[in-house]
Amino acid sequence: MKGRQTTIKDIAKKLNISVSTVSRALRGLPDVNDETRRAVEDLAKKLDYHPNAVATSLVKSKTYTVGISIPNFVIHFYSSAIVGIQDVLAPAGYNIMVCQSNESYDHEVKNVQTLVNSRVDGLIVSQSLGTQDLRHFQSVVEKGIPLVSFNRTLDGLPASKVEVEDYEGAFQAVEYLIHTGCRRIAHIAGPQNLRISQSRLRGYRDAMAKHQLHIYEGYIVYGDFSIESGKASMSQLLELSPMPDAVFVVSDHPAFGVLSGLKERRINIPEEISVIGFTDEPFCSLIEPSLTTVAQPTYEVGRAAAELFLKWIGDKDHFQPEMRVLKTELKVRNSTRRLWM
Amino acid sequence: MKGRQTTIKDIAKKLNISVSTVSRALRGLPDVNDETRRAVEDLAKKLDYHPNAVATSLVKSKTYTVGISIPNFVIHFYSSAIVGIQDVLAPAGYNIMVCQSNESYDHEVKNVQTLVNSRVDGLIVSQSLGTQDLRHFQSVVEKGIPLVSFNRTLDGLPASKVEVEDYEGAFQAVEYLIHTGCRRIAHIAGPQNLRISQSRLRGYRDAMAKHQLHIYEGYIVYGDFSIESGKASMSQLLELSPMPDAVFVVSDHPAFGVLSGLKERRINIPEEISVIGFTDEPFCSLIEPSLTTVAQPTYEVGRAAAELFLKWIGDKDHFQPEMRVLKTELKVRNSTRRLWM
DNA sequence: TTGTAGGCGTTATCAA
DNA sequence: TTGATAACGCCTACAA
Repeated sequence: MKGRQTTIKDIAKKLNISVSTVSRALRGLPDVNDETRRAVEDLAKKLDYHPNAVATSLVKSKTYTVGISIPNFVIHFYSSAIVGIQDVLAPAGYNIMVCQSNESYDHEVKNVQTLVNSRVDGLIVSQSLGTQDLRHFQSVVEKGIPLVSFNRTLDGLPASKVEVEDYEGAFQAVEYLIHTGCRRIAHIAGPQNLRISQSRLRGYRDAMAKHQLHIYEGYIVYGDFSIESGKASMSQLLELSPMPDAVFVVSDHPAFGVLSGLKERRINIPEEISVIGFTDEPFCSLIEPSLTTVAQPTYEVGRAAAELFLKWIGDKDHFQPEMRVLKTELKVRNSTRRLWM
Repeated sequence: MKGRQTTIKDIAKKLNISVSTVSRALRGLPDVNDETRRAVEDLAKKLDYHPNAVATSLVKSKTYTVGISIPNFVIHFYSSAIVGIQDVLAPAGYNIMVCQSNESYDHEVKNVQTLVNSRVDGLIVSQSLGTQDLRHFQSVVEKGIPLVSFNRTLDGLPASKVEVEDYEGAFQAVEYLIHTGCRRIAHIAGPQNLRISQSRLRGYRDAMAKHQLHIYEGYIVYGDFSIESGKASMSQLLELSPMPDAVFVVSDHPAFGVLSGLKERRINIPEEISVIGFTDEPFCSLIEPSLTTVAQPTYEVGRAAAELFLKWIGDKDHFQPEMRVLKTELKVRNSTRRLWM
């Protein structure tokens, strides 16, 4: 039994009634004779009829699917966010179409384009590292398609946004380092085209300033979100004199690179250098030493993004893009010293 | 500019030509006057026209999307497989629609149903733990929809399958334990409705038999793929006397549970007990002690699954379901003793 | 309560 | 080289 699936036409023909009657019966509309309805339902079940969503989408101009574009599936932050998204969207009847940009601008543009061509009802995205030009997102908005960005948020676009308290989290982390006695605190920063990187850098700066700590030349190093980058940045920092006694890293993966760089050189953590990351990837509590980090509620970020989409789609004509900011939490582990009691 | 996107009708009207001409021009078909074509293309660009994939799908009965149902996004094995799938499918023009079953049979059935209703061109799946009844997959096949399963493979169905050398990998792992001097080797097995669990158990049994090692009563414990389950199984094993001197665990997550259970009781790894897992999740090399494991080529598994789909769809009438078996590799780390030299 | 007709945005088959 | 016209599977007036 290959090929065509059964349609309302098939049912109509066999029952010698019109397709509209079948359609009505199947959708539980009133004004259908009970007998007819039963007959239709029975036959539908027997023929394993299921409405063709493609056809319905076409007439309703609504696909009940939302497109997702993220940099990377295998990073826990993103996969966890997707779970959050799906947990909110599925009960509302939406499917998700997922694309990975692999941190490439070109891929991202292509992804967004195919998703739009598929007439998704909305887009939930976290931009790639390579993205500077936001016109492809701009055009999504202009087409009237609800657009929600999370984590790496679309600056200056009328899109809804889900962020976490990057500034506050960073501030708190650095202040914690100071409270534990660190003074020469360095920062391995992220790409500055992303607001998250900027905010975390500002948090670092302000915390240092608040405690009248000077930021030595070269104590701020710029990298990306990879392990290797973290390792390289740490090497750079280790050439400085005096050596920093703490590093606040923009994200967990580079922080992991920092740890492994330090371990290779047999520098004691946290006695000689404290390290703090950002996000709380699962590996943070598994590695040795376990990594102190600013935890983000990744699953909740996904949920919030999906909720903002639903809110938007629920009132397409009046909805104003909205921003949701979730809390972070400092998780103290063994890569930092304990507080003085 | 909200609402409707531009259609070929809009273009046709503005240019005072018929939609069929526009359609032909846009698709680069021959038999179109150069001037007309240029005019159409220019206007299309100007109006930011992009074909409505929903409409095309309807007339072509082809959506160029394949549905994916997996137990869990956040397990690296699956997200990595998805990346492999997407890397093969995207260049071929296919999108993916992803669903997570969360190890629930009901979810899985629903997922498969919506995917089929969306008229996906094929399905790539890894069944949930709770799935015993395979009728929902059976019906997919009967509808003539290409179905390929990976990892947790659909036994007895005419679906393509991607597996790894579960038996051989397990055999090799256990034999390695024996070579390092272990004799009282236990096995924490997986759910026996899954072939992977069965194969790995057989591998264990046969390796023991080959070396004339007796399998003590109670040395085989059954669990699932969770950390907690691994920990619980280990507790069970530790009550036995004599205590095993090695454990081969069906998967990395429970193996991780085993390690943490052992560490809590201050049992030395690998001196007192060796541990081997299966899959090589990224955390294996990060934890302390690092986990010896049978590595699976997760990304390649995804690629292979996607390739099998393409092969099937490429010759829908004659294709016979096919099975691909990928190699595993024992990664020796610090949770096992070294080989005698 | 049911049927007819038109449309959703394309493609495909004829004629012209 | 172009234009009608009829699909694709379903929904929605409107008419019967």
